Amino acid sequence: MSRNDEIAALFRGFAELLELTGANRFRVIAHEKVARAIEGLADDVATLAGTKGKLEEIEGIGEGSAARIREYLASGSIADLEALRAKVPPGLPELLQLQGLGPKTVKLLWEEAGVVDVTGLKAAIAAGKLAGIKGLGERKIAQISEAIALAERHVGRIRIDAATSLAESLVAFLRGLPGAVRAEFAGSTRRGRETAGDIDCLVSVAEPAEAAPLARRVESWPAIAKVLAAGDTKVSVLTADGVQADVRIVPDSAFGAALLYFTGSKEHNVVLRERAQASGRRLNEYGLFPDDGKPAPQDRGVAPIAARTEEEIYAALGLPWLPPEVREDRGETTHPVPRLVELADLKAELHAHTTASDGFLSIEELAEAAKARGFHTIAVTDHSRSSVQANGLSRERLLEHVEAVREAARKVKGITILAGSEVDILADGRLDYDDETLARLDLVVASPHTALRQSPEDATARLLRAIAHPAVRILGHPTGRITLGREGLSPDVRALVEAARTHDVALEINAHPARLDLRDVHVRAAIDGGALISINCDTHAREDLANARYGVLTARRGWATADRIVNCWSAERLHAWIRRKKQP
DNA sequence: GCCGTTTTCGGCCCGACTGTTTTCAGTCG
Repeated sequence: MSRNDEIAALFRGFAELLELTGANRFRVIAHEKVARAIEGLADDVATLAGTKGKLEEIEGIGEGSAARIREYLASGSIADLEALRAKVPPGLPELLQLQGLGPKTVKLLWEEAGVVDVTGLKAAIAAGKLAGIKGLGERKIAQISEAIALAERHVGRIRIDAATSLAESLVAFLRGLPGAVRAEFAGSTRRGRETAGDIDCLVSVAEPAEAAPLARRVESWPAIAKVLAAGDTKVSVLTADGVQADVRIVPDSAFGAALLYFTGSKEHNVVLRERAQASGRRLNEYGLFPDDGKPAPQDRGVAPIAARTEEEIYAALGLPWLPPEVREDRGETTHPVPRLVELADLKAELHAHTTASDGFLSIEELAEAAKARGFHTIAVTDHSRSSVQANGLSRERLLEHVEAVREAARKVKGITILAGSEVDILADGRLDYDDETLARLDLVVASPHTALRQSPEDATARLLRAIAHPAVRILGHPTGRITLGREGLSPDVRALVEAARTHDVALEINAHPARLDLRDVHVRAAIDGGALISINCDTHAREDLANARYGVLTARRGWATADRIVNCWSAERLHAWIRRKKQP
């Protein structure tokens, strides 16, 4: 775990313990906010902590939290947190993960029935120990039993590709229902986050009275394993794959307000509502209303100022329409957002494998696949010799392969085929081929594949050495992380960005949904730091090129513009950049 | 606990659904 994630987890745990001990809820929220703020940092929190006042500059981190972060970095623990842990049984926080169980109920179970973990909860239910506790009726107890069973089936977060395909199939189903006017998916999947905890969809009806009948039809979605909640305007379900999906039914006249609301992020929504409030208005999922001090204006016939589209709501708040990918409360309402890169801007794939190493396409098939996507350039970059598991090429095989690529380049018209290699960066930062061999290639993508558990210091030194190598043009999947799998390296990203800018090296966003490496906050650091980006599909098979959409989403989350992404450049500009000798 | 071109004290977003309730608390997003 990176140090940032470690400290974020610490504050999240702190918040849970505060909830369970009945602390002021705003204190709880404040701790959660600190956790999110640290997760959103590209910089190492320890580096910031070293400079006086830097931590306190971060929105949501005040004097108290900054002091605690420094205390943790210096001593490895936080006294206040340890004191709290001593008061609460260690198994209690896991009870909060159960659907429908919040701090109040968990506290009740603990104090009235001596329940301190999930095992104890199961036993207490089986022994009938919960019956008779005030506030716990028969149905609530049944609901808790159900939640325990569900937790065993629930898969947790899923990757963006799985989330997207599930969301798209739900939307297609909703659009086909009688009475449905419009349907879209929202939530973190619309924002392009690398993983999703659930699927959020909305569907509109012409008249409010049609919502309830449509809600009943939503329950007939074939993918449903269990209906978790079924109201007139909201249906929550668990799919057979263990993924939760929430469907909201809204009047079509409020579709924009609902889409804005359910796209989030929660933090972005809070900023928008505060903005509305500051000008005497109120924003909810039904629209932007004049604030008359009373709740639920939509139920009292108050006409909205804006509701039909996201654009008109943003405009009424004095903002341009903001792309969903930047709605994270990372400055999007206070700094101008440039025109972000789009999928159609991509004109080249610079990281691809053939049957020579571990790909499934011949050189010519690969070139045709890239051409079919309208690309002007494809780089053949098979694995280097150390990647034995991926059938990496020996020096001799590489030189033969280069000849085969040049032969194919003569045959296939309408696209430039470059002879390159994805060269392993060894643990100490040396490259996997000698300089003379590297000099024979058109393009070198240097990537780490092994020793992915080394220290941040070693990882930084290793990657800096690779960036500085005169043959290297692109740093491939810089951290080697696997989404929902392996943590990968935690280098000093700011230092990498600075070196990449100096040596004119592009940092890759590997578009494969299992990688998405660089990740969004790193892209933002690269863009802010003046480095170039390369979006590549790491193509092994024809369908891999379709993953470009996820790379583009990640780039957009990092505020990347097409001008800074080498794959978006014209053939002339890209080829000149690739040929240009780096300064030693 | 954090924050301030109304404030260094007194606020801190808003609504839906469920269950245990005679009017609301807890949970969730």
